[in-house]
Amino acid sequence: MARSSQRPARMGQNGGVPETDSPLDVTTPASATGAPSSAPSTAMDPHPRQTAFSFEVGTRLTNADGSRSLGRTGTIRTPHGDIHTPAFIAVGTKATVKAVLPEAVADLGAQAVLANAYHLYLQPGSDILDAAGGLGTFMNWPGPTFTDSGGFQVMSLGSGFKKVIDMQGSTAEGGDDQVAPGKERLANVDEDGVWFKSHLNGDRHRFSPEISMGVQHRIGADIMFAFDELTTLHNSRGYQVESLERTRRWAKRCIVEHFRLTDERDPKPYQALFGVIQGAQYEDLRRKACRDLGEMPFDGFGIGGALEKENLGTIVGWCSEELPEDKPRHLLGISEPDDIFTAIENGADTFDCVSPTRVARNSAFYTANGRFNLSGRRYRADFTPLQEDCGCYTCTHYSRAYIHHLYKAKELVSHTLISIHNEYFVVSLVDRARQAIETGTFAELKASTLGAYYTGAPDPQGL
RNA sequence: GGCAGAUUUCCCGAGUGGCCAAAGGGGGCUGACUGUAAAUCAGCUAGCAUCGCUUUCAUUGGUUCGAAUCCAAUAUCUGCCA
Repeated sequence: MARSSQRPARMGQNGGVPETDSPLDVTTPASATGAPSSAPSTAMDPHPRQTAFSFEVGTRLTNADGSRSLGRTGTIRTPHGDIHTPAFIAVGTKATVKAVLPEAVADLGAQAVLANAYHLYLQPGSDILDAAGGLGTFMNWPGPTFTDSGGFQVMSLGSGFKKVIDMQGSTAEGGDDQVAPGKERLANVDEDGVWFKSHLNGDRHRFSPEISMGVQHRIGADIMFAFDELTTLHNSRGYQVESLERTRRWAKRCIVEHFRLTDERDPKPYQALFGVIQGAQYEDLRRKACRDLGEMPFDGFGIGGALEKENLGTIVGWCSEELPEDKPRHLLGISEPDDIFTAIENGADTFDCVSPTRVARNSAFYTANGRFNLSGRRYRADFTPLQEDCGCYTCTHYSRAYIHHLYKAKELVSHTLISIHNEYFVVSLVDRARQAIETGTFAELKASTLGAYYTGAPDPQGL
């Protein structure tokens, strides 16, 4: 594959890990400290723009009053192709976008796929992905790939397990210890890393920055995320500070290990590494995290953590102001239409989210007029497509009545058809946003899209 | 024809005098889902309504302060014996 002809990865413009006052600082290895500046665009690179990672800002979004906003278009170049941003990245946690063939994922317009290091480490094992030639080859996805680090699972299997935290009963001062009675937390954090108890068979597994990087290197995605700790909104500020500092130390360890692993391999893989910004709802913490990680030689950044919908734009804006302008910003886990517009105008370049496929498996489909559940009896004899004028494979071939029938009959193809439509809906929405930035019509697109989507009215087609 | 056993709210199925409008499944209806422990989860599922009231456990008639639960007759079904 293309991989074998690539040169070693070298990230960022700063050439090394900054010194800090932390007692837990790790020493940057000589190979990393002495790393050349960002390989992709230098004259030293024999394969510029083809085999390496880079990011170019395109058109900048301007506000209604003519001032420049934080939003922009851009191009992320990876060894497996370009990603035109803003872009929605399809989530394929276990090396599959659930219920959708990779070919269909490509057909519906997705530019890249994001898998999960923790899940693939448990099953089938990252060594299998490595032996297969990497994630893309393994799953027959020729385009760019991402892997998440397993950081999200620190929260979802630990303190944030499902809905175990009773919002009413929470004092919000309990640190990371608030798990509902009778529920077992499957992840426990310490300074060095996290103990996970496998949800598959109860095995204990250790994850740390170094282990996550090792796993992600073997999986071989084009873009990896640093191993972070994701807190919840219920954690106290004191815990948020403590966690954020830990995530900063982990970020540095990820970079060191990433450089080490890259040097170790022959041929050298070319994988990019994104740092992940935490800090919950606190402006000072978010800005500090951006400054801290922004100085490290990451190729880009993820904006993660617990985000209240109302603060999403504000938080993304803080991050975009602080983070290096010339590096891509990925907003983790967002896909609702209003959130997408808000995030784009506040500087987010890429997104990923499980929502389009997860809700599809529970019969919910997106339309220009909102999201509705196809399981409703009103769709029983509705022979229109999920959405009139939709260009997706599902809508050009099948009716609501048919897919409703499949869902009620528990036929798995309903998951496939709705997932294709929902992924297309979000991917194409972000695509249109990108085009609108280029043509100066972003505000109009936002107003017309959200005006129709959030009417609060019942599905007009279905009645 | 004789003997024995059954009949519960859409379905299956608990319940054998008051705590029963009646467990638990299934089905149905509605809703939720934002870096996937998710083909998951939650609520509702006799009627009307604010506590509460009204109809309901094959049918009819009894016993009792009180019956899905006890008695009798009838109907239907299932075994076994002729």
